[in-house]
Amino acid sequence: MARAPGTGYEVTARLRNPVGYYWTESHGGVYPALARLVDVGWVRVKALPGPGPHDKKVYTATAAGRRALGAWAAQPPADPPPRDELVLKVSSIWASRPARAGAMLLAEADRWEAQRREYAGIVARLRAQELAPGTPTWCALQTAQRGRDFARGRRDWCRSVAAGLPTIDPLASGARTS
Amino acid sequence: MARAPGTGYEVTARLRNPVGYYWTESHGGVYPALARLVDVGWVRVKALPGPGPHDKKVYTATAAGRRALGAWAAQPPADPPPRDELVLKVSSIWASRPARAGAMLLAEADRWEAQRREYAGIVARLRAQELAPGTPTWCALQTAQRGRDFARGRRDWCRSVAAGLPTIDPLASGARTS
DNA sequence: GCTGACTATGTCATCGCTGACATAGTTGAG
DNA sequence: CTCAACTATGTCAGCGATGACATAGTCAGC
Repeated sequence: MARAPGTGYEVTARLRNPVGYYWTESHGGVYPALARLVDVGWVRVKALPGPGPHDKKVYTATAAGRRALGAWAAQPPADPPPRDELVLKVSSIWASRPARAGAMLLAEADRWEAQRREYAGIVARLRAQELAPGTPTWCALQTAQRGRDFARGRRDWCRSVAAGLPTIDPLASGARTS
Repeated sequence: MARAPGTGYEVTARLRNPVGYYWTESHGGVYPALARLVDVGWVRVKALPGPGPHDKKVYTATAAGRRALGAWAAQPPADPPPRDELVLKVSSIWASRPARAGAMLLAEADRWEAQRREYAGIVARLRAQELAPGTPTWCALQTAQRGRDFARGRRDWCRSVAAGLPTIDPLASGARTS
């Protein structure tokens, strides 16, 4: 809302499209969260007659809200539990049939290549705009660049692990090593 | 347990040390999970008298358990909601004072540099072992390499964003651009 | 004229995770 | 001798997230 006012629905959509790659928020969680923000005075709300049984509500960040956002963003993140399922799976693929594991990894590599291309497109589009440092769109460029590099790294890693997988199953052939 | 039998406590410790960088499991969740694994027949349990009011229980993977692990590892991951707090923060640092944001980012860069060094050490140690592809330790090498590359990318990204931050606050100076 | 997609707000049961609490023997350092 | 740290297993309240359910107007395409 600090970037632009919007309804809960519209904010949810924004949270899906560019933000969705590094943060998720379920539909059900948005409306209570919005109510809390109004309670603490970080956003203002204006109700308009809307479709459905409820009013349409446009939320706008207050000055205090923008200050709070800035303070939060400059605070170091609480070191997060990453929980990367793919890495966990790779740490256990010694128990899998190499052919199946390799196929999975190459499919993942393709997924990440597609993701990389999408990010690269966003980066190209934003870079064409001659952005001043420190503007919201410049920030979006930074995150898109990180997304692109992350996807590239992941793609390469998937391919490299797949390429290193044994052609003959070491478990089946009885050559059990540490 | 498929790698080596162990007690719940010992498995939790293993989950902290090399695995903790890409997966977490709280102490409270381990014991119910273990009981479920016994229920479905993927691990066997042997009770021994131990310290404290409960028996010490050594868990061992069954053949069915190893098969299930292999099948799970070769299955593509359910595309995960990544939830990267640092990236989310960077997408909002336009609302922060650049000096504060820059300090935070450089501190994060140092954290990731430390992490990178730790991973690099693990990689070096494992690489010295002449690992056969497809063994459990080879898998550990693959995940450590990914961890190292991820940490390096993150370190560089933090530094690059910090370097690009404006020296004069664009919000305070009134030059509000898209 | 009908159907499906989109806009729009909300509730709620359920589920899994987290962190604290509870208990108790062993071992090593000061 | 004492205290802290480690081994070891378990329970449980609370919290937040998820996904389904509920409702209803508009608009484009067939």
